[in-house]
Amino acid sequence: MIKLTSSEWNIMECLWEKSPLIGRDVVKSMEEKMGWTRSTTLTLLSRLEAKGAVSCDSEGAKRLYAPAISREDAALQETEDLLGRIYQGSLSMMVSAFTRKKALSKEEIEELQAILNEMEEKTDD
Amino acid sequence: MIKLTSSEWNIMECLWEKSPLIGRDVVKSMEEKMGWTRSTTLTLLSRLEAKGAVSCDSEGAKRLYAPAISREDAALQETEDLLGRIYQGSLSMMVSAFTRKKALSKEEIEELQAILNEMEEKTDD
DNA sequence: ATTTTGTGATTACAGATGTAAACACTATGA
DNA sequence: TCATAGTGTTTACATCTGTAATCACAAAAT
Repeated sequence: MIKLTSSEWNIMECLWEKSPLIGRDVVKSMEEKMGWTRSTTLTLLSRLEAKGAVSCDSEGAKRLYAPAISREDAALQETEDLLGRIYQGSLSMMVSAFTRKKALSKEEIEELQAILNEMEEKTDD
Repeated sequence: MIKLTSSEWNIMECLWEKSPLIGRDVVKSMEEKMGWTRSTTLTLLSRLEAKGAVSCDSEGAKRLYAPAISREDAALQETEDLLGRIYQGSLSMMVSAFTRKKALSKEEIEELQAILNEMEEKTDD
């Protein structure tokens, strides 16, 4: 199970947005968004490759970087991790804790209701 | 803003469950639940004290450890952190991503609906 | 062919984290 | 009062993270 650090997430976001990319492009993007130097970005790219989160085709001398895991999966994993660690794995417990402290906008409430309704339909009981 | 590591969470859980506790009790608990040695637990306790997450009354020579932050707050912080990092801060986006991959039990769906209904009532629009 | 430049690899280094041994001090039992 | 057990402090150390300088090599320009 691949675990991304918060710095690594930034790189991945970049690749998920568009790929494959050559190092330069990632560097440029990170320079703008994060203020990172070339070295920093390339180091992160290597680490990500080492842990299997990005794949790397060698196009001649250049290298083409692309995500090797989907954003969905990475996101789900982090989410489950948090839920398990803090909320006994229960999504509703999390939502409840969250809303007890933070108000949701009307839009958010509606969206959530829509999601639940859809779920209910699918549940063939 | 105090940030707990995952090891530290274990210690905090112990103290949130019951406090104040003397070192020995935390040690015992961690020994059982995590298989940690005395040293490990005491080190974590010190670090937590240093970062202000636990308070420590000296009762004579002994020390009484107690949480200095609420579980609610710690949980909320981690949650917001995750939401911000991965879901643009949107709770509904998270729920949607989660349910797209994991089915919720009927109970969970109902609980969530209850939470939302309650929210709607409170929202005096 | 030689210098420059673009690109990736190697090395670096401080701080955080997980884990624990070794040490010191204080009660307590002999 | 002396050895012992209980409790907390200091030191240790490998790995992970964030961040980057430096090195090496290939490509392009002169």
